[in-house]
Parts: sequence; C-alpha cells; structure tokens
Amino acid sequence: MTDIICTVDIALLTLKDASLHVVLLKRENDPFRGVLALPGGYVHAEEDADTRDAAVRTLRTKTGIVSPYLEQLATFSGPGRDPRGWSISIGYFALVPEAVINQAGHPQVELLAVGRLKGLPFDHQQIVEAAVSRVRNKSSYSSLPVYLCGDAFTLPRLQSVYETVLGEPINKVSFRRKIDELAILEPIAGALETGRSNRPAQLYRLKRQYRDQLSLTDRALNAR
Amino acid sequence: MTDIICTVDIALLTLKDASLHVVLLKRENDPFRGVLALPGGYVHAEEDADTRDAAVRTLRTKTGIVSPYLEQLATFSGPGRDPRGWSISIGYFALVPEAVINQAGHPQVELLAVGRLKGLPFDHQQIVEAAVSRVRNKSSYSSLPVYLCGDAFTLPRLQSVYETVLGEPINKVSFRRKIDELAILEPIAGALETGRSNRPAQLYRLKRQYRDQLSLTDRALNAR
DNA sequence: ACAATAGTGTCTCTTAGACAATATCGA
DNA sequence: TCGATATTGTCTAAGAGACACTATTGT
Repeated sequence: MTDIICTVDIALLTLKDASLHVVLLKRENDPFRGVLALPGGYVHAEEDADTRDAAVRTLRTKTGIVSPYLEQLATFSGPGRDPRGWSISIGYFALVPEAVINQAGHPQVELLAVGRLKGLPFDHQQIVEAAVSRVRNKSSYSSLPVYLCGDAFTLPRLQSVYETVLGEPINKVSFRRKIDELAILEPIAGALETGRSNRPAQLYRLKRQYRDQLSLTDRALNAR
Repeated sequence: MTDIICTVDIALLTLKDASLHVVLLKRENDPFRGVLALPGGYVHAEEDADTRDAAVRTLRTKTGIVSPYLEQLATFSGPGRDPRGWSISIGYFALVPEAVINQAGHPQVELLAVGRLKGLPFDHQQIVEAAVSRVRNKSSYSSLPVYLCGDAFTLPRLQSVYETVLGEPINKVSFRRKIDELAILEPIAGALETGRSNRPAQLYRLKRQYRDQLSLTDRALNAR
C-alpha cells in the first residue's frame, strides 16, 4: 500500500476593516516555497495526541497564536492536491480578534481578505471557502461571532460583527432580543465606550461559563 | 516520520421498526476479527480518487450497497483508536431505505438499533453517535429524511420518518406547510396507498431535479 | 442647542401550532 | 353506517421586523 501524506491546514479567520480576513504565511519549504499559503504541516504521530493537537501545535509554532476557538472543518484528499503525492489534509478553522494577531502573531503573518484570494497553493482556496461558508452558516444560529470580538465589546459592535459575517443587515431590536435570550453576556459594571460624540454604549463580556462553549439558538438570527 | 494508518469508516443508517439502525459487519480480519463493526477499510492511494471514493468503494465491496446520499462526517484520529498504531479514519455516513439493504445488501449485513450498540471496536460507537447527531440536526431544517424513504411515499409516512429521526412529534399542518414550501415533492398522478380501512393517502416522489440534492429551509421544521 | 448614536417601547406582519371540519376508504 | 385516517380550513399564539421615541454624549 502506497504511503499517504497526512497533514493539517488551518484557516485562521479574523475581522479587519469590516471584512473577513484569513491568515497566510510564506511557505518556507518546497513545494510552493515562498508562496503564501495557510498555516499547515505534517501530523506528527510521535507527539500529537490527535489531529486537533496537530492543528494547535502547527498554529502555535507557525503563527504564535493560540486560538480559544478551533473547530474541525473537513478532510480534503486526493492524488493531485499535493505535488508530493496522494495526500490527506484535515482542515480546521479558528476565529480570533484582530488584536490577538497583532499582539501575539509572528511578524511574518499576513492577512488577506477572504474575497480576494488568488493563487493559493494546494486546495487552500477551497479550504478557506469551506471555512467561510461554515462560519457564515453557524453564525446565523449561534454565538460564534463573539470569538471575533475581544474580551469587552458593545452590542452595536457585536451586531456589526454579525452583519459583516452574515453579509446582510440585522434588525436592531430583533438582534438584541436574540442576544438577550441567549443570556451569554453580562454588562461590565460601569464600563462604557466613551470618546465619541454620542451616547456611550455599555460594554459587555461573555459570562464565564460560556468562555469555551458555543451557544445555539433554535431559530435563526436573521430569517429574512 | 512514523507512518500513519489511513482508513474510512461508514455509518450506513436506515429506519427499521420505527427506529434508526446502523449497518454492522463481522470483521473478517484482525484486529477485532469476528467482532461486529462499521464497514470500513484502508484508503487505497493507487485506485481511489479521494476519500469519498474510498468510502463508496468500501461500502459497495463490503455491503453490496451504493447509497445515493453519502456525506463526510468528521475525521477521527489518535494513537489509541486502532491497536495497529497511530491512525486516522475519515468517517462518512449514508442513508438508505430499509428495502435497499434487504434487496442489495450482502446476506451477512446486520442491522442494530443505534441506541443499543455496545462493545463496538475502535471508536465506532463515537462515529455512530456523531452520525446520528448530524442526521438529527440536519433533518430539522432539510429534506434529508427523504433519503430514508423509498421512491414513492405518502406524506403521513414522511412525517412519521421525520418524527422518528427527530425524536418528537411534529404538528401535522406545519409539517405539510413546510414540505409544500420546499416544493421538492410531486404527487404521482393517480397513485394512492390503498389497502387500509381509511381514506387512502396520495403517493409522492422527489422531483427529478432534487434527486441528488438536499433542500434546506431557513426556519427549522420543529422549533421546540 | 445640535448632531449622532445608544437603548427601549410598541405596533404590525409573518409563521407556527391548535382545533376542527370534511373526505374517502374497508368492514 | 361506522371507524379510521387523509386532507384542508381557520383561528390563535409567538416571534420577527418596522418605526419611532427617549437617553446621553461631544461639539
């Protein structure tokens, strides 16, 4: 039986300039040396407990980032996707606020808008598209976009994040009702976002028990 | 780099006696020779175009069944799940009417209720649970359960299938409204399900263009 | 005071569920 | 005709969106 190449690739997504961006790195080795690509690497049977572990390790090693949210996306495979031979890549995606990338990310990390990718090696374009599609879909009935915000954020900011991810405006009253129903946020006592010439907005944070756990709704946020 | 074992496993689900069952086979080889397990096998780099291809081939070879619906589920991995060593299994799930198993399935195929599994080898229990969970969830906002029916079926039958999969009763009027909105079914002219001592039910079939394509709703079927 | 955005009350419209009336079969 | 289940009509309740009113800041 021919050997199969086993790798992981991670689509690390963030929000920058009000649009979804993905982290890319210049490849240090062949194939595609010097080309921008998703952070990825071999699964190390000697040290990884599973492929999620491989994804965490790869992300940390190559970008310096540890993402609180990391989800398995899908597995991509075939004889043609990697010039080295028949390969499998277990794709993962992660969401972080832009600040995390700026603060913890290695300097060579690049951010590209997901809509303007071109010439990505392997099937990385397809992986990014699958990740974006999953995030869009899941955002419509879950608290997923919260992971794109920092520790503290206002409701208008959160709504704007949802709108960017979903790609359509959301009714303000409905949005606040939904978020209220989810009951995952708590106001930070006395903390307001000041500085702009309007009424300041209340700052919120995720309740402790929801830090590492998605919250789902049974009805979609925006049913059009 | 240590070699990694690459396999596929398929959770082939069907409805029998008004409950979800999964197809199991007695393993012909070690490890776990003679034990009931999911149909599965190595990915063959020489002949498979990708892992989906490997799943189709494995399912056809081991059970005799070709399922119109086959979806990648998730990838399971680690050093402990297979006694032969660090392994990866790309899990798939498929849905077929019971009649397909009875007619096309190899004689050694066994059907077990998904709630009564025990002692499955590898992490097959976990794979089945993930498959059932995915099917439950997806059924609440899609036409997925149609694949558990035959070519022709009545609306009461389809509703009963949904109810079995979802595990809860559905409002009849709402159900019919949803199915009507989906617009994926067409009545078979003049075909009624007779034989019982009540008003006969109209037989329906999937419109041709939806034969190989799921149909999604934006609002869940049963929001309870 | 004014412009701007935050936060909230409330009305309307859409959709889901309850209930029941009618339809059509075999016995 | 009766019992059983299919099919359909319609009323009611719940949820989503529209609109607008009040609140609070900097200028």
